[in-house]
Amino acid sequence: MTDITDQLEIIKRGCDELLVEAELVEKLKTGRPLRVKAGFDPTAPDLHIGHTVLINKLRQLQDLGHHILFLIGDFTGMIGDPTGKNATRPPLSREEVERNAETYKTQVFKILDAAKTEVVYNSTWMNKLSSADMIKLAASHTVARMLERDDFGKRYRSNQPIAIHEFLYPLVQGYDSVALKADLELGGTDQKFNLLMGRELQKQNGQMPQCVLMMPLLEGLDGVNKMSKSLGNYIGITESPNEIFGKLMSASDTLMWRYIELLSFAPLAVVRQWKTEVEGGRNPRDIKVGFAQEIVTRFHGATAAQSALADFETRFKQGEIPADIPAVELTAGPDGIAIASALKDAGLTASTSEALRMIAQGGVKLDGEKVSDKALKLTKGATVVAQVGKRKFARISIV
RNA sequence: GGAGGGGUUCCCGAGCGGUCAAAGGGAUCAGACUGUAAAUCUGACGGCUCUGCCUUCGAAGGUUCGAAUCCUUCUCCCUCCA
Repeated sequence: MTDITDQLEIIKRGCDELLVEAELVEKLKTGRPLRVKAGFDPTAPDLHIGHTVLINKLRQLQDLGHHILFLIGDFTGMIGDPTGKNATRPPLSREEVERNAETYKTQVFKILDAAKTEVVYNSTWMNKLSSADMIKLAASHTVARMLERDDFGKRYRSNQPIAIHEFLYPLVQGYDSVALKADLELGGTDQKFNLLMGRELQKQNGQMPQCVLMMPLLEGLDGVNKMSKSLGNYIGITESPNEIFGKLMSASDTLMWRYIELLSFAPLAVVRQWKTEVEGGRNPRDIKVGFAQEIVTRFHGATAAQSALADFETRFKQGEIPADIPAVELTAGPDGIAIASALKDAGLTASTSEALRMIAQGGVKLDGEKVSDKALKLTKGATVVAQVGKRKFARISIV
């Protein structure tokens, strides 16, 4: 096993906070594999690379020889982590949980080693608790203590409703740590309260409290807001190689370093080396390309990463048409079809107004030739490669 | 239960009878440039059969030559009081 100082450096890389470092050192000194817990909500199995920050950390711990407990919170899912929005969530059916869990696994095991990961469901032990056990669990903390949690406190002070069952969420999450005898739990910074609850409950149950490692929430491509699907600033891990590659390339030169710190498995020494080189005049683009390759390889394999790069080069560096583009057939009337409608029908623009705008701005090309005539018509039998902007292509045949 | 304030185009946010498809910012998109879908600059940014027409300002009615702007009802949200 790796030396403790080195382990700590890997564990702490990119982390926001580690509680309590001294305790973790003690646990590492024992030399036994630590039981590392991370919980996931079963309702949202569609992951973006922001979620993988945590999973990457699990992988690093796994590589250090620790035991990963991948917890699917099917029981807690019935409560829903209190956000103040959804008071009660309808419980997911067994089938839905299973389906979501499968999706999770296929996505997550692109990073984690499936053979070395233990997948657990908290309903396994929670369903065995009696009402009396539940009351006992609820008795372990006071309302005042619960109100220390930031969002509960805020809601309480501003007279927003808090349903009683919402208090159960942190308690159950904490109890999971007891049931699993966790040595270390990982979570986002927003999970601090819940993570600490595990420590409390473990102490009450005569266990060594778990250490807590909090990972930051990854910024989206805008570099400001948290990465989230609804903000549209995300990179989904099931997206195509070209999309992932391109989106990573669109990260600003500043944001790039943040992504590398949290998403790359390149050793810290190498990353430092890169920074020095860029300061010395090396084009940050080169680093970004290498990094984007690493990520695409992780989710789609090396071959896909190669062709994504090749595609990117031909398309943007040389302004050429990419290898495979969607083919569209459009039906035309006797005098053909107006260019604007054709672009819209081919799905290249959202509306004909937008198509006309694109033409006016010089963003439309047919077979590589810029279109300037808005009244242009495509005649029956014609086949052209239409391009809107730098990224949207279609091979349009008029029939 | 009572008293106020508010719902504007993807988001924030001006407008408060005509010159409003509606300021400004953000997001987005296009172009230029480039080292990249970085940065920067410029422009566009409801729809359509596009020098014109149609539909938008919480919903439905009404006043008016004319309403996002005034009136009525409804609806949702917020603040204060109980």
